[in-house]
Amino acid sequence: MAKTFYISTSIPYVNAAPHIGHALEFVQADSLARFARQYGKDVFFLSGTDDNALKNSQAAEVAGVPVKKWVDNHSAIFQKLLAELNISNDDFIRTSSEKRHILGAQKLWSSCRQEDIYKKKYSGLYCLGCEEFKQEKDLTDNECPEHPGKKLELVEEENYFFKLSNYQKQLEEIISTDKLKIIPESRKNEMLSFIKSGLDDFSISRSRERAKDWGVFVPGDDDQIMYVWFDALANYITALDYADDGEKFNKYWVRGDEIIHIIGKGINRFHSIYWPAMLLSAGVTLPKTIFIHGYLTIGGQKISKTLGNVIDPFEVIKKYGSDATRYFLLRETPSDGDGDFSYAKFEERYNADLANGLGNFASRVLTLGEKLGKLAAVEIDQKTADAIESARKLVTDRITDFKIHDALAAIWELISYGDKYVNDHKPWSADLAEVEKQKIIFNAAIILDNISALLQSFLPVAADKITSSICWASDDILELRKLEILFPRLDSQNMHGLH
RNA sequence: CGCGGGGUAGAGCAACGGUAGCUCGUCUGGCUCAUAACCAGGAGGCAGUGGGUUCAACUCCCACCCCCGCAACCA
Repeated sequence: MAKTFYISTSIPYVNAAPHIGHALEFVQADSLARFARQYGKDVFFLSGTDDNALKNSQAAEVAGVPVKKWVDNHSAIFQKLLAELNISNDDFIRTSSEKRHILGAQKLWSSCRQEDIYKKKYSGLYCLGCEEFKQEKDLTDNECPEHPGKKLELVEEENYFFKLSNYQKQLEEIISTDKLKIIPESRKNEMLSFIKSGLDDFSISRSRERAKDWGVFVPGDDDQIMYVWFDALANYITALDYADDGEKFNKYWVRGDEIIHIIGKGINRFHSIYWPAMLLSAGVTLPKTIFIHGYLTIGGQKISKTLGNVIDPFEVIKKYGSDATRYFLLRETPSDGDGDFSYAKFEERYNADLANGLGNFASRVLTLGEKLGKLAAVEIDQKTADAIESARKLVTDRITDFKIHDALAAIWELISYGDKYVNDHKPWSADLAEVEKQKIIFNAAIILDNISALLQSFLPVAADKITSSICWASDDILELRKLEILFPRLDSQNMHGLH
C-alpha cells in the first residue's frame, strides 16, 4: 500500500483579502504535496479559512456587513487565490457553518481529560471600543490609545482554561526527541526554550456576549464560546471527519505515515505547544512534522497596511502568470527563512531563469528537434546520464529536507548543463551528418524531458506544456514539436516601471 | 533591560582555521539552433570596527558599532 502523506496549510483568518505572504505558504505546501504525489504517495492536502476569529467580526463590523456575509465573501477570495495559483488541495475547510468542523471541535473539547479543563474567574480592563481586554502596558494615561475618552471597564468573567502546565514535561520530551519534528532547527530550539521558561495555562473560551455569538459553542455550556485557537487548530482533524471517527481520519491521521503542518513563524507556539497538548489530552495521535516558513518583506520592509505596501497576489499572477509567481516565491525565498518581494527582483528572476533559462532552452531544443523530424532512440551519453541522475537525487534530497529553493537550484543546474551540451555539440553545424545531429538532439530532448518531470511539482503548467511537446511516436521514435514562447522576456516596455 | 537573526564583490547569498565561492548584474570574446537568448573568459571584496588566541582567522574568543524582528495593522 502506498504511504500516506497528509499536509495542511494554516487556516488564515479572513479579516482582509490575502496578500503575497499567504501565497508563499500555499505554494510551498502545494509543491510538497505535488512532489509526494509524483512519488506515488497517497496524499491528502488540506487548506481552509478560520472564519471564527474575533478579527473577522471586528472587520465586518467596521465595514457594516453581517459577519457571516463577510466571512463568506472573504473565504471565497482565498479559495480563488488557491485556484489561480494552481494549488492542488484536496479539500478546503471553513470553521464556520460546517457541521464536520463544529461537531469535531466540540468532540475534541469533550475528549480532553477532565482535569485539564477548568473554570476560572478572570478580571481585567475591558475596552468597549476594541471589545477586548487590555493590559496595563497597552494603555496610555489609563486610556486605550485607540479610543481615548472612552472609559475602560473592569470586567470580571468566568472562562475555561486549559492546564497546559500538565504537559510541560511530555512536550519537552516529544520535541527534543523529534517525535514531533520542528523544522528548521532554530524554531525547534525556540520552542524548547519557551517550554523551559515555564508553561502557563491558557484561556480556551470567552463569554458568548463578548464573542458576539460568533464561533463554536463550548459543549455543555451555551454561555461560552471556544477560544478561537482551540477551534481553529481542530480544523486539521475535523476536516478528516474526526467527529464521526471517519475513514479519512483513521487513514491519514491515526495511522498516517507522514503528517505535516506548514505554518508561518508567527504561529509556531500554537502549533508546536498548544496543539500537541490538546491532542495529548484528548488522546489523539500527534502530527509528525511542523514546518515553519518565514515571512516576506516588501522591498525590505515589513508587510504593513499602514505603510500601504501590501502586494496583491492576484495582480502578480495576472501580470506574470501563476507559474512565474510560484517560481519567484519558491526560488527567491529560502523556504525556512524570510524572503523579500520586489518587482525588480521578480523581473530579474523572471528574465534570467524563466525566459532566458528554462524557456529558451525548451525553445531551442524543440525547434531544432522539429526541424529534424523523427529521432531514433539512442544510448544517452554517460555524462548526460550522470547529470540527470545527479539532478534527480539532489531535488529529492532537498525536498525531503524542506529546502525547496535549493531543489529548484538543482533543476536549473541541469538546464545549464543542457545549454552547454547543445553549445558544445553544435547540432546545427553543416559538417555533421544527419544521424549525428539526431543523436545530439535526442540527448538534449531527454535532458529537457527530465527537466520537465522535475518541474512538475513547482511549475505544473510549464511542465505539462513541455512534456506534451515531447512525444514518442513509437517505442523508439521520438518526435518534438515546437512550443509557443513559455515565458516571454520582459523588456523595458513591459517592465513594472517603478522598482 | 532582555531575547533572537544578521553585517563577505554593484545587488542577493555561501563555505571554510591555511589559494574567499555562487547567482544576478556588468565588461570582453565565441556561437548563431534558440525568447538580442546560449557558451567561454575577465573586472570587481584590505570580509562592520578594535582587540585577543594561533605558525596561520573571514572562519575561534572578547569588546564595541550598525541593521532587522520580538507593540500595533500584519502569515
